[in-house]
Parts: sequence; structure tokens; C-alpha cells
Amino acid sequence: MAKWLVKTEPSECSIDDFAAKSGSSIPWDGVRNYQARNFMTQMAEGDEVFVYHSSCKHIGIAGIVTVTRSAYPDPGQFDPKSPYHDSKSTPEKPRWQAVDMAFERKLPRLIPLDELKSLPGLDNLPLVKKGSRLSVMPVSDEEWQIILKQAG
DNA sequence: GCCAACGTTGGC
DNA sequence: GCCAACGTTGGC
Repeated sequence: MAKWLVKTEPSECSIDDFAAKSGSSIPWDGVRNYQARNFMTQMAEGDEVFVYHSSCKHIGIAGIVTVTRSAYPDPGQFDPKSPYHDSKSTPEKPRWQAVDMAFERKLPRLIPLDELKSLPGLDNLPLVKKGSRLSVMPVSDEEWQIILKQAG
């Protein structure tokens, strides 16, 4: 089972929003970056995903969600009224994909970015690289264990 | 709010 | 295909 990490602004969709809807799925949509989209299409039902809070007071990894539905065309791209509308996208040739995810658990504590940066073994994780804007990325089993262990 | 780093667009 | 200009991301 593959593992992943997604970035989100908690004001948009936080781990607590997932927790509040525990037992039901939330669409992960609005991704408009090709590399991130390509990773999303590789997600499978049951994959675990770290949720990272960005652009906020407490930046870091906050919890874990599970993929409940693999990639399907992101509806927003077809809707002219959607902020995620893409005029070059058609239902026959969709450009962007969404997945569904559901709450699994919060980490015992939030792991701040500076802590992630200082941990050995995470050097290859795009998240900790300066200037990286990739919002969906794979996490190796080794990286996953390092982060879980750090959470306590 | 600032600004460096990045991805995308479009003229050539 | 190059690359300057632009808009966005995201830590600080």
C-alpha cells in the first residue's frame, strides 16, 4: 500500500474538518498542478496520507487520512462558476483529477516543519526542500516510519 | 505583509 | 524551443 502526503491550508480543509466528518469522505479537489495530479492518479483505495498544514500558525504534519476513492475527474474544472474552472478541460478529455479521503487519526502531536527539516532520513522528501511547492507527494515506508516515530 | 522560489503562459 | 513576464505558493 503506497503512502502519501498532501498539503492543505487548514482554513480551507484541516485535519479537524476530516475528524468532524469522521466516517464519511471528503473530496480532495482543486489540485491544478500536473506533477501533483500525476501522483493523485496513482493513489489507490486504502492508501494512507499524511495531512500537512501550510500557511498558518502551526505549520506541520497534523494527522492521517485514508484514500476512499481513487482518481476521478474533478467536477470543478467543468463548472464556469467554480474557482477551479478550466476552459480547456472537457468531460471527454478531463485535465484534472480528484480523489476522496476520510479521517483516520490525528497524530499524538503536530510535527512542526522545522522538526521535519532536522530529522535524518527525510532529505529526499520534497516537503522539506527549500522552495518546493509540490502539494501532493509520495512518502516512502522509511520516511513514514521516521515521522510516525517522531510523533511519539 | 514581504519576497524568494517556483510553474505556466505566450510572444518570438 | 527559448525565455521574459506573470501569477501563485508558502515560510518567515
